[in-house]
Amino acid sequence: MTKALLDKIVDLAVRRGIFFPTAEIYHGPAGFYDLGPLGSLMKHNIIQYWREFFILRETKINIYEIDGSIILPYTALKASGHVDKFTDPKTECRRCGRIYRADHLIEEVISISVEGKSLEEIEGVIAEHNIRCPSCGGELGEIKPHHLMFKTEIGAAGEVAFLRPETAQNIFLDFKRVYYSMRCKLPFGIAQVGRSYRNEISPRQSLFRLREFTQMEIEMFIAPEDLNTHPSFDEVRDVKIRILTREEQLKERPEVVEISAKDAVEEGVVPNQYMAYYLARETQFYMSLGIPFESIRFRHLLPEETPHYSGGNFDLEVRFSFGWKEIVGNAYRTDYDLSTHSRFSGEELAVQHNGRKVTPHVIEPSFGIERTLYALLEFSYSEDERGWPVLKLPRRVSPVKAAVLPLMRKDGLDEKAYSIYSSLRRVPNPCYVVYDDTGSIGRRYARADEIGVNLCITIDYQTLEDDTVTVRDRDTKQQIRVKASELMDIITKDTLRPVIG
RNA sequence: GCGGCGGUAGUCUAGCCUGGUAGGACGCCAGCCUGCCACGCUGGUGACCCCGGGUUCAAAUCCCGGCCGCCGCACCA
Repeated sequence: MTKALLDKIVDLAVRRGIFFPTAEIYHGPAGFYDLGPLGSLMKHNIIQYWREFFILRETKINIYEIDGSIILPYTALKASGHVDKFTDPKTECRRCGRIYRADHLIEEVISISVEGKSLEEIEGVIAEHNIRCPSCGGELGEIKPHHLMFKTEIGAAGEVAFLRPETAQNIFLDFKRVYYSMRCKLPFGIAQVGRSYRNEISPRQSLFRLREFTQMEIEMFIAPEDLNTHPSFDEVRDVKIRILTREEQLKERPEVVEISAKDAVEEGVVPNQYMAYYLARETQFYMSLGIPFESIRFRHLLPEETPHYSGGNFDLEVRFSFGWKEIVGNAYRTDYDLSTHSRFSGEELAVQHNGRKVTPHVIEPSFGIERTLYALLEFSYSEDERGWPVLKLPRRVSPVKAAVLPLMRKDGLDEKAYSIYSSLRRVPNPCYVVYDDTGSIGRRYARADEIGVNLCITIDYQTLEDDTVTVRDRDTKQQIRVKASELMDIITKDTLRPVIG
């Protein structure tokens, strides 16, 4: 049996500087990863491509990007519901020390839901029904909160604050400022790329369950009566999306429904055009990054998986080697966030629309960057006929666009190659090009393939005569001979080349 | 957090049972060689054997605790 794909990718990632555990030399805690030089380049490329795809390309609706504070005060997260919602009641057996989720235990034993009840009330239920440790029968201790948010303190007074559990909250908190400063009109969007924090009980699967991660989010603000009139919907109406409906999930063998964006709205499979628009755009986005259509699906979360105010959540799941996993969450948050923040803060967060006050409804696509990055690695990992790894990354997001290689390190080939390399770096808006003259040419091609270098530019004896070079394509291994002066243009065109298939 | 398994140079690994402080391969670096897909030669680099404690004259090896990883359970906006 060959090594699992995840192991191969983690091995490659650590060895070649894509990602590795944080504070590794001190055996750091689980759930934290640093991106290395190549991972960092990939992340930047993914973010920039996402901006172009979801923000800049959107000309009929303005989307404004902000960059908010990671530390948020207690009051803001109390209002948003996170202080209560992001806390699990836990209890420890006084005899054997096992720890249980108190709410789950109660539901399991006496089939009563204690959702929304306070810790004292939950304790009362346990005492009243004499619920004991299911493992040893011992008495259960007092109910304590387990915070899924990282708690911290501000200043000398020690004001309680938290690291934000989602980037979305800054957007709601800044809503009024953005609205007035940018003279917004509904519909419009506010986007943010940044770190979020969740103190997971047990992080797993490398980049998948992190305690610190990066989100790319958009909150689209829409008048409720306009939810079915997205101005660009015609552009995606025929785009096919794959949906795992609630009904299908309850079946023995669930089947994905393949449906056009337009039909999905008309048949009520998704709640509105705005949601359908994003499901379609996300399908296009990930397909353009090399994820096959059949390996993408949107799972309509079951009612018990979503908050009470949700108008429908659709997770974009990708078929990984270890199963279907969420990499994007799409939530119809109704007007819940703006309404509750308005109520708690006393600020008016309704806006003028068609001559009256409206509290906008919100459609939120929320992308996980680390998960996206891992997905790209998994879907681009391949091995050639000799068993050597080749990362067939989408040209657009691969970390290194070209490597300049002298065929031999003698006879002036190296000087010539170095000067070509320099000229490619010293241009306006340069891309990432590297130089390598160590080892045989074959070894250097292999090293480049392993990290997904799009093109290898080789300087040989003919270059010294007529200033032409060979350009080798990573995926086909085909070489063409071109003029050195055309290289920049060739690299740029190659970088923007769409994924085939 | 619970249970099972594991942790030896950057990577893979021998040694562990049957204590005597580590050997290989690949990589990496330097030089030679090399006229297009991990060539070859020479030299070199690199491991307080995951951490802490215990047993012992002596611990990579045996025992205990911890950390991290994998699998299962539980958890997972």
